[in-house]
Amino acid sequence: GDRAVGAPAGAQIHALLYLAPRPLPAEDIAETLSIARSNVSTSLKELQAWGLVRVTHILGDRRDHFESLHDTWQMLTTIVEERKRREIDPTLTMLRQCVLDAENDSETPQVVKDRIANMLGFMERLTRWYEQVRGLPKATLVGLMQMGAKVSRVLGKKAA
Amino acid sequence: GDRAVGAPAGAQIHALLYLAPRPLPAEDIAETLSIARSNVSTSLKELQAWGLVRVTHILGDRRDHFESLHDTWQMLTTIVEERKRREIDPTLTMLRQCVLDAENDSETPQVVKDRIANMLGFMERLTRWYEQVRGLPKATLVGLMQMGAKVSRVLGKKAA
DNA sequence: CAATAATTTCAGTCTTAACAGAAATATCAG
DNA sequence: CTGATATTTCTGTTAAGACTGAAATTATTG
Repeated sequence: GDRAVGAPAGAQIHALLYLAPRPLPAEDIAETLSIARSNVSTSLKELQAWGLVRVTHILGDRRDHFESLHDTWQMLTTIVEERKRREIDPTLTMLRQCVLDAENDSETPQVVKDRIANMLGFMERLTRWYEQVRGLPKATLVGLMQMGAKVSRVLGKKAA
Repeated sequence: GDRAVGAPAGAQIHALLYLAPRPLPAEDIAETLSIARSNVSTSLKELQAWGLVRVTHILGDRRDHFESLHDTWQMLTTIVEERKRREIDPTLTMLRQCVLDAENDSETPQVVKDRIANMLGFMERLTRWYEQVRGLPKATLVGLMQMGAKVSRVLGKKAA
């Protein structure tokens, strides 16, 4: 896509659809928010690419109607997943290439090589953890989160 | 501050300081990255406001020298904390006001009130969880993360 | 207290991305 | 197939914010 979902129009549309009691046609969105019909079209396409909005059809009306996810948990996981895919994964690819390039370059001091490798390792560990956790059913995750909180209460403020 | 840390210059400078074996003076940064000295100054101020970079002094040199955090874990927590403070907290404040406004407005349909309240509740739950977890020592968190992964392996791919 | 070096602030320029409106395309009813 | 309606694509405009260079400020040293 060529438009960020966080862009003014995208965010407004997403909010409107989240609040709307029923799916809305593009025309109504443009009118309600006073933004150009074409702008609505582009932003809706982007929101769909993110998986935050989908098309439905109302019987007797051939226009597309749009509705947002209404499950907040699912919205969160969707957004996190997309950002990982669009931001983290490319960064990992780039860092791996950096490590290779640095190895084949005798000019690069060892400290620098170490620092790049260190950053890569850290992001890979985090990513692996995320990928294991994301597969769990919502109920399990909520349980784990509550557990985390309890552990926090038990351990209190030891160490820093 | 008046400059995003994700801005081209800010990101470049942060990366350079992360890799640098020793603290660098602003002049060297500007020269190395070919960006204006003034731009470096502004970006450094911003990076310091985020807590990602700090000033040190080299003996016999009265210029300021700058160095990045080198602990990746601490960098992550710093960034998360700052983004919470700058993005999440204001959003929560805004949502709470929305809930109040909606209650005092008989025009607002109940569904809309419910949806706003629902979003607010979700973000508040997440924030409370984060605030409890962030206080734990790094070692405990790493332990919990490994546990999360193990639970994941044990429970396997039940349900969705 | 001058003189110099370092840093910051400011005003204008430049870049980028969001946007509006028009034109083009696709979809559907008759 | 034709006309009408819905939707997308395209192009030029606008607005936001990042950047530069110069001027102002602050700090330092002799």
